[in-house]
Amino acid sequence: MNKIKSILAENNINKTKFRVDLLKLFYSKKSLSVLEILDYFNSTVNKVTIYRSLKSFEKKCLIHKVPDSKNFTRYSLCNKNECKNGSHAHNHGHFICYACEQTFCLESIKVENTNQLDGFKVENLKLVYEGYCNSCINN
Amino acid sequence: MNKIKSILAENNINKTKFRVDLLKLFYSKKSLSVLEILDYFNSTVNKVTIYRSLKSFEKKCLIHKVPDSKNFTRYSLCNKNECKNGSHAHNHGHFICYACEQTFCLESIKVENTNQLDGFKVENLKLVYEGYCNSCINN
DNA sequence: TTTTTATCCGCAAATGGGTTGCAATTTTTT
DNA sequence: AAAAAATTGCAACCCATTTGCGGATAAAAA
Repeated sequence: MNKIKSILAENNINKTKFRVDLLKLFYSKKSLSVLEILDYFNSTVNKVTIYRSLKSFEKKCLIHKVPDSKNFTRYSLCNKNECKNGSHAHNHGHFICYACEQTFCLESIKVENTNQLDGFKVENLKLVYEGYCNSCINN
Repeated sequence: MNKIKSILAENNINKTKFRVDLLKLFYSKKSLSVLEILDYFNSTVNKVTIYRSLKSFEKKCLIHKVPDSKNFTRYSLCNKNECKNGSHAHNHGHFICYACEQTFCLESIKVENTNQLDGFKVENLKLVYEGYCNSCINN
């Protein structure tokens, strides 16, 4: 809990009640969408505030976007080893189920994290598989 | 030109003037967004028509979505070897430039096209690098 | 602790990609 | 040529995300 506040302080983000609670929430969930956050706080917070907080967290490399089935936006905590200085690059794959719309991290599937690709300066990369997860196939 | 029409015929898509021109256009461009198509036709065609034509082409495996910088949707021609029966899987990477917003195919960067991932039935996959292309860095 | 400054918040309204309903037109089938 | 099926345009809608702005809160300065 103090850890949360010190992270915010280190990143020059005001320790408002909402932002503390939001960052705390990220430490207990794999990933979150704006709607899920809105639900969690029972709509006691304005969605605009959520969008702005997420953008702030992202800029400071606390969270990053993860791919979602419907081109919506989900966020999850950054890994210190992967994301730095506003540049986000998680080098593991993700699987998105068309049916349940869940996003799964495929930790075992790695992409080479080439910062310098031939002809390009890489700032971010994502490997995304889409299809159907077994639990949706067998239900 | 007759080739275009026969492709449409084979796929049970009516050979209207617009759809013939649109498919022809895809054969001359790496990828297209709805906005670019709208511009190309000087807004003589309704955007709804574009959306519906794209959806129809996609279902018949003539084109598929390619990742775009802003979570918008771009389309490009399918490769017969990669896409079949409404299932799209291009196994090469893409690079998206934050500055010029162009999408580049990285033909040399392949992902293993695992139809059967452990625990998942894969229907589509994408490997996307984002950053800055050399021409934008050096301009 | 008070003042000042920077940040954050909520509300309302706008933006913009994408979709839907429906009636009219065009293409295909018979 | 007539009937059936697919395509089109228009207007209106949906919904995630953004913007403007005045007021509130937190951090820094005095």
